[in-house]
Amino acid sequence: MDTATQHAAKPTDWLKLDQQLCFALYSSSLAMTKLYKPLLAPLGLTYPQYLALLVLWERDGLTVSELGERLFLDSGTLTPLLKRMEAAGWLQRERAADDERRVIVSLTPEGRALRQKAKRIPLQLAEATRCDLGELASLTQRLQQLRTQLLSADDDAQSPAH
Amino acid sequence: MDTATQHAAKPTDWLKLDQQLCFALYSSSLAMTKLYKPLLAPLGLTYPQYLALLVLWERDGLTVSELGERLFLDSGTLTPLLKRMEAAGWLQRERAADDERRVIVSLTPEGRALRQKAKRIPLQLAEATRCDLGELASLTQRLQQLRTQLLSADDDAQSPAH
DNA sequence: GGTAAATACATTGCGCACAATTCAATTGTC
DNA sequence: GACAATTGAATTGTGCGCAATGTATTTACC
Repeated sequence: MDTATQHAAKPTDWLKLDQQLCFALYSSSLAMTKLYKPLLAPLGLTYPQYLALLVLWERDGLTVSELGERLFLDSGTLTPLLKRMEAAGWLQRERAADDERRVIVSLTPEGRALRQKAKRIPLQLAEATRCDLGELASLTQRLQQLRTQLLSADDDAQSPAH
Repeated sequence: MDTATQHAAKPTDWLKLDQQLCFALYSSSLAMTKLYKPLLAPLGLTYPQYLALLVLWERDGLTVSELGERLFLDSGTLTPLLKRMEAAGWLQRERAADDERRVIVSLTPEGRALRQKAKRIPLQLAEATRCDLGELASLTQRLQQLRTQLLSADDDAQSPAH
């Protein structure tokens, strides 16, 4: 009996915690964040702030919405987060001249310099997990695919086009 | 060039957001929670509250620590969550007679009855994602394995036995 | 059996996440 | 060019997650 049949065949057990993908995802994500914490603390960064920097290091001068699309977060989360990062001196928030509704987020030299200190983090983390790098890469792809399916299912729930 | 080599061979790109397992995990987990929300709202449950019930439906009368070990959450998270669930009438919190430090969490009849209303949720969700059930099951196992590795890496970080 | 250490939970404070609402700026329509 | 609709951020309120600390109870050790 393969893994699929083993799990799919028992509708009575579908409320078991350890069979839930959602819980495996949820608890792994929290465990991951916990592992990042001691690596980010010396830089004075929280984990979501680190994610925001990953985006800005790739491309600077984004609006709050563009940053939100990249991170799948909304302004209710990003606005206070970005204000804290601005207070820390890593970035600047200013209204766009051509459209004053938009807020442009740009890195300060300090924020850009932080990239060097952060450069080793992904490798440190990969080493800490003691996982095969190829394994990690393929799991990443699978999760990206799952995320796409979850988000499109959520869109369907918002506007059910039956 | 296989997936492993493709991702492992470029140390310069290791800070790219879309290569990060951590971000794939983080954003998928948030997307999953968002998908659960409309299914749990009719029951008056949040997602972490639903997880607590999954545990209690399997085995009632656990202490706060036992619940925490199962969910990988600590008392700082669980105490207020359980108080809200007690206020909602789904469970009861009482000090153990034999050891007054412990708090026993037991379901009320209402809390137990909620199981019937929740029974269809896992299937509803699996259908919404439009994923193969076997695929979901194997991804679950892989994430459980990752979680184990992340947690043990975190233990090592706490008490590095070099 | 008195005291120090350990244990179990509660509390406090901070930073997310996100729904819902508000507000200002812009666009579309006539 | 007035004005309704839309867009982009900010704000408000609630519920986590967790580190750090506090407090009561129990256990260990002499």
